[in-house]
Parts: sequence; C-alpha cells; structure tokens
Amino acid sequence: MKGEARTKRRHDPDLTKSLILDAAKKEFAEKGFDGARIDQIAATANVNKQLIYYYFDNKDTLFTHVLQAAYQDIRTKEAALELDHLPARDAVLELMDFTWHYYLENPEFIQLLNSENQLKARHLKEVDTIVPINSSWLSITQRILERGQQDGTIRPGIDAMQLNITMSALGFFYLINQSTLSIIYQQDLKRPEALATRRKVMRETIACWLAPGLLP
Amino acid sequence: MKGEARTKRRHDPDLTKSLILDAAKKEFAEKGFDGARIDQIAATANVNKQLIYYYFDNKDTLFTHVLQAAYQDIRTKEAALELDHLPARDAVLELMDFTWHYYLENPEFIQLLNSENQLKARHLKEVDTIVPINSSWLSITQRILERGQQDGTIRPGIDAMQLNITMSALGFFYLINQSTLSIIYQQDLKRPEALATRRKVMRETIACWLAPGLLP
Amino acid sequence: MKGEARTKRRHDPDLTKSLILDAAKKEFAEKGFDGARIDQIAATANVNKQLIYYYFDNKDTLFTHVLQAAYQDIRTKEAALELDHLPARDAVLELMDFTWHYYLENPEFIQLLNSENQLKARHLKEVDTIVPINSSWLSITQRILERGQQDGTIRPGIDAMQLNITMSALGFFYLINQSTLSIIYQQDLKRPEALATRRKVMRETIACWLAPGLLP
Amino acid sequence: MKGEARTKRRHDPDLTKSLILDAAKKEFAEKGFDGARIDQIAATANVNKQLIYYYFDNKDTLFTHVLQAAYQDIRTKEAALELDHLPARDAVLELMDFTWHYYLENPEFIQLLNSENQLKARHLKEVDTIVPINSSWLSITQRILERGQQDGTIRPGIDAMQLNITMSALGFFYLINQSTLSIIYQQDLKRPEALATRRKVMRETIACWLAPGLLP
DNA sequence: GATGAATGAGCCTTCATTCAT
DNA sequence: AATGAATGAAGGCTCATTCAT
Repeated sequence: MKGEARTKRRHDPDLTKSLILDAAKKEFAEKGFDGARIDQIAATANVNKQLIYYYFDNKDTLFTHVLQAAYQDIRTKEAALELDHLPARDAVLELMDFTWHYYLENPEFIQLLNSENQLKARHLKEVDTIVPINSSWLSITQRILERGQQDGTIRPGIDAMQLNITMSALGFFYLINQSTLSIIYQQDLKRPEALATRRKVMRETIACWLAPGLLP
Repeated sequence: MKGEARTKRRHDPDLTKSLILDAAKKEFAEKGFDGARIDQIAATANVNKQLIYYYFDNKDTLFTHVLQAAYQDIRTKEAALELDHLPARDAVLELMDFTWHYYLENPEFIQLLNSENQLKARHLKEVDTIVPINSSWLSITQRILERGQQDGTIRPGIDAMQLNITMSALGFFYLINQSTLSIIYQQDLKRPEALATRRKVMRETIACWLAPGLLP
Repeated sequence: MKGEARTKRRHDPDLTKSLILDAAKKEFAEKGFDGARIDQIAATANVNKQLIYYYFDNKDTLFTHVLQAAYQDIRTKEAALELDHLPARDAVLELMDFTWHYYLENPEFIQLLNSENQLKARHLKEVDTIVPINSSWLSITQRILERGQQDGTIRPGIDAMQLNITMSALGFFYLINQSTLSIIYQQDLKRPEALATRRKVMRETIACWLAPGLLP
Repeated sequence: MKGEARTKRRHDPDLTKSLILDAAKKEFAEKGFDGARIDQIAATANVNKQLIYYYFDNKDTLFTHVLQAAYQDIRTKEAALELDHLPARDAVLELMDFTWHYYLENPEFIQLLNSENQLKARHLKEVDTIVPINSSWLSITQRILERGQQDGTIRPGIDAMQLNITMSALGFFYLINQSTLSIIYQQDLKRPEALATRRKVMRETIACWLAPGLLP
C-alpha cells in the first residue's frame, strides 16, 4: 500500500554513480563550481539528492572526481593516437588536430579547467594521481620532437611543454572566450567556416614555429 | 571607542563609486561572478553595502560596469602605444609584449573575461558601447599588417582578427591555467625565468608565423 | 541545557504542513500579506524556516494555500447546516446567524479576505477550484429563496447573490471596521451587548427586506 | 555651472505638502500601509524623499495625516447635503446615495479605512480631533430619524449608529471585496448595470427596514 | 526649503548538508 | 541502496530613516 508505485530504485551502484558523475560534469561545466547546484545534478541524474552525498560526500569531492575523470579521458584518448608511424611534423599536426577536436566535442573539459583554475586548483591538489595521469601528455610530444629533430624536420630548441601549452592555447582561448569574442568581432565564431579558418591558422602557426631554418 | 572609526560619510560620490568599482573588480576577478560576495565588496571598499545598490542597482549591473571599465582600460592603453613609427614586425612584437605584460600586471582582466564567458557573455550583451570600445583592437593590427605586407616584411594572407586572437591566446592560456599547469608540470610557472621563457616562445611563434617565404 | 528542546525532527509531513498553515493563517490575518513575516510563521509553527519553502515554495504560494483552505472551511460548514427542513424565512435567518457567528469565531477569515482584496485577488485568481468551492454559497440561498417564494413567505424579485452579499456585508463591515468605529462612536463594539444589538439589527434588516407585501 | 539645470524647487510649502499628501493617499490606498513605499510617494509627488520627512516626520505620521484628511473630507461633504428640507425617508435614501457615490468616487477612502483597521486603528487613536470631526455623521442621522419618527414615516426604535453602520456596510462590503466576489460570482461587479442593481438593493433594504408597521 | 549621499535593520529566499527511516 | 524530511548559515536585496550641505 505504500512501497508500490515507489520505485526507481536501480540498486545498481556503478550505474548510479556514473549517472551522477555525468550530470555533475554537465552542471559544473555549464555553471562553474559556485554556480552549480546539487539539486540540479540530482534532477539531471534522476537520483535522490542524498545519494550524491552517500557516494561523494560533498560538492568539492564530487567536483574532484569529475575533474579527475576528465583528465583521464583526454589523456587516454590522446595516448591512443598512435603517432609513432607518422612523420614527425605530421604527428605534431595530428596532435594539434586531436586537441582541437577534443575541445570542440568535449566543451565541458575546457570549462571545467577554467572553473578549477579560478579556484586556484584547490581540488586538483588533492588528486595525487594527477601527475601520472598526465605524464603521457609530455612524453608523447617529447618523442615526436626527438624524432623530428633527429631527422631534421623539426628545428632544435623546441621545448615539449611549451609546445603542448602553445597547441592547447591556440584552440582553448578561441573556444573558451567565444561568447565575448563573437560580440566584439560581430560574428559567430562557432559557425563551421569560422572553425575551419581557425584550425588552418593554428596548424600554420605550429608548422611555422617548428620549421627548421627560419630561426637561428 | 565609538566616535573614532567614524570617518565614513565621505559625501564624495565619484570617489565612492570608484572605490566600489575597484573592490568589485578585485572580488569578481578573484571569485568569479557567482562566488563574489556583495558583502565582501562593501567591506573592501569600506562603504555601506546598501550604497552599492544605490549606485549600481544590483550585482549584475555592477559586474557589467566592472567589465566595461576593464575593456576600456586595456584598449585605451593599447591605443596609446604609438606603433606607427616602428617597423611592422617590431610593431607586432611590441603589441604582443604589451598584451603579455598587461595580462601579467592586470590579472583581473583575464579572470573577469573568463567569468563572463562562463556566463555566456550575458552582461557584455547589454553594453552597447562594447564594439566601439574594442574597435581599435582590430584597426591597430590591421594598420600594422598593411604596412608590413606592403614593405614585404610580413607575408600576405594574415587576418588581423586571427592574429589578435593568437597573440592573446598564447599568453592568456598560460596565465589563466597556471594553477593546474603548474601541478601537472610540477613547476611554478609564475617564477620569473618561466615567464621569460614563455615570452620568448610567444614572440618566436608570432614572428615565424608572420615571416614571408615560409608558407606558400 | 542543549539536548532538551531538541524535540523537533517530527518527520510527520502532514502534521508539519498543517502546523505551518495554521501559523500562516494567524500571521497573515493579523498583519496582512505584506506585514506578515515568514520568520514569525516559522516561529509560531515551531518549525525551521526553510521547511516553509520546502513545502510551499514561497510566501505567495503559502498565502494562496491559506486562502483556499479558509474558503473551503466556511463553505463546508455552511453546507452542513441542513436548512431544508426549516421554514424558508427561518432558514435565511439561520444562515444569517451562521455567517455572523462564523465571522465572530473565525476573525481570520474576514481579515484574509480583506488582505487578498487589497492585492486585487491576485492569489485567488490562481486557485482554479475557487468557483466550485464556493458554488454552494449561491445554491443554498437559491434553494431557500425558491421555497419561500413558492409558499409566499418571501417576496419575489430577490436575487440570491445580492442576498448573500447583503447578509455578509451587515456583519463583515461591523467587525472588520470595529477598531475605527469604536473610536468614532466612543464605545467598545465588541462587548457582548453591542454584538447582540448588532445581530438583532441584521436579522431585522434581512427579515424586512424579504417580507412580502411591503414593496411593489 | 552647477546650480543651473537644477531646479524644480517650488518653494511653496503648502503646495508641496498637498502634493505629498495626495501622492501618499494614492499609495497608501493602493498598497496598504505596509505595502506602501516612501520612494513611490516621493516619485508620484515629484519631490525629494527627504522632504517627506521634513514635513511629516515618518511614515506613520504621514499616514495619520492622510487618514485625518480623508475623514474630514467625507464628513464635510456629507454635512453639506442639506437634507433638512426633504421628507425624512427621502433624506435617509439621499444619505444612502451620498455614501454609495462617495465610496465609488473616492475608493481610496474605504481602502484607507481597511488598512487602518488592519493596524487596529493605531494611527486614528492619535488623532484627538477624530471624534468631533465625525460627530456630524451621527447627528445628521439622528435629526432625520427624529423627524421621521415624529411624523410617522419612520418606525420607532431605530438607532442612528446602527443605521449609519448598515448604510455604510451595504456599499462598503460590495466595493471593498469586489475583486474576490467578482471571481466567485464570475461577473464583473464594477460594471454600470451591476452597480445600479446593487444601489437599488441597498435602497430597498434601508427603506424596508425603516418602514413603519412591519415590525412590532 | 530642498537635495543627494549614506546607513542599519531586516526580509525573502537559496543552498549545501544532515537526520531518520 | 535509497529516500523524504529537516536544518543552519548566509546571500542578494529592500526599506524607512538620517546625515550633511
């Protein structure tokens, strides 16, 4: 008479947890940490609010989990690229492309990063696996650079971290500031032609910078 | 014990308003729009909280004012650079340097932009002077590009908006994500040598991209 | 000293809701909608203030619930009067008496009505059951009038709505304006003899108006 | 350079005061005491807010002035009716008509009374002239009743205060509760025909009640 | 007489979180 | 594992009122 029309009651913890994480990623990305609402996450995940606390203790911990998963995801996919059999300069451009498209298809990633940086990385500091998780980011680039420098297709003196940061920067800034830039430049920077143009510029920029002979 | 700290009651509206704006810029930059507290702004500005509403109606309007002033400031200083008597490529690098140092000395600017973009530029949309305020950003670059392309020091086919975005991106991304990047790369990206290195990379990147002869 | 008055945490939602509604009726009646304080309602109901929002969303919705319940109550009790077996004129006077005593015993009712009318019935407009709830008010009177007109004890041409309004008016005005009238007439209009006198006048007034033969 | 485009500066205290009082009457009537806003009154009166405090000290005092003026007005106009040369019963109906039309043309009056009664007449208690101001209300009716009872056109035993209250009640209730009644009875009680009908009912009711011979 | 600047108290509402089942 | 009920702290904003000129 009471426990009938009841249930949702999945009783599948792993599914429930992943529903919560997905909803949280969406909410945190969209509103930022402070703007995000636990209530909204519960509604989106279609679970009871208290369950979130049951599995993730509090808002900060939940955010930390989301963040860690986000890093995990991009690094895993990036590592799966198999760039070793490509000529070094093509490999770099492939990596550049991967980054750009990952940002385009996973806008939550760059939004989460922004939010976390606004909070001075207070959550990331707690994730002790964050360095290993991201170690491939550097090593992949390093391997390509070494190859290119040895076969003379990439000029020497390029630092892997700087290259990574530059490749990220070129797309990240464009996408994360798209709203204000679109107003200032009075055009929709998200339309396909605009995105194609930007991609071309980014590839050129990287290619020129790495090209041997130009700089001493 | 009572008539001491009394010294309020300034009755100087312009001063009061600018105190509020300064405090607001600080608070909004540091915490983002949602994280910012009106109480804190009042405390920092050393004014009664209600005065903020007296002069700026509400939190959103206050943020809008801060934002508009921020754009005004960078564009004004940028326009004062007097780049016309420099060789085109030097002028571009000078502009790049200005941008970088402005970001370094006014970290609130990039933080405010980030916050506003997270809110999908909902405040900026209300500022109908935002296009004229920023128009010099484009025209300055355009003028330099034209000069350089005419005297052959800059290759043709460079778009002014893309150049602006690229110059901003190279520094913006590095600084705004400094907290997470410093963790991942296990080094303090804000220390002087790191900043100098980054500046060198950025200048190189821009210089190579603009150099004639390299790309068809 | 601490674990004593703890006895909250009722976990009986129906009880809690009715405690809130009772407290709200009292507060709204006494102070009017604008003068009423959510804090006071929470204190009177002995519940956490936030619970009021948990169950009733906001002040307006809470008021709407109180109002609806108030109408429900008077109409339910009125409908339970069983006037059909009384001679028509006695039935009218009985109804008059019911109204008068209901007002006397439930002063909140007329106060709530006043407050709602000051707000131009903006809450009542949202209650889509308000017409059916009140439909008996009219039909009861109509049935009596028909009987009386058929057996000749009530003159023809009396409109049921006008009769209802008149019966209400005679007592409502006296009670709702009791404070100012008592000052102007320099006597306490709430003392038993005064109330008895007023009741007599009201019954006379209605009786005379309905009496056949007097008016053409 | 500063005191030029300045002025409104009427420098006519009496006019200013009456502008404030008019605006206050409107605001208090429309929103009630608690709902009324000093800012709104200042705006409507087109005066500086502080002027209101200069002339009327505070919100309560202002309301008191408005209230006193309201009573003054109705009593003055009522006293100017010159009913002495009319037959007694006609005089009563004339008074009834005056009351009804006064309410219709000065809706603020009944709204102010309602608001004041909600506050338990706390302002009226402070007006020591309120009894003399209203004394004519009673004496006018008394004189008519005496005449009517002497010439046999009005039955004995009618109390002047009860007659006054009844005459007021019949119209007051209808008008003050017009919003809720219109919803419940699904018709606009303010339309001309409805008003005419109500007036007819009220006149009948009074006439019947006063008619000799009907009651013992 | 008239005005703009400034204040303190308080109000409705939100939100992360915990209790109890 | 899952849920509804309950809470305390605070946040944005309003409002009558006073200060200073």
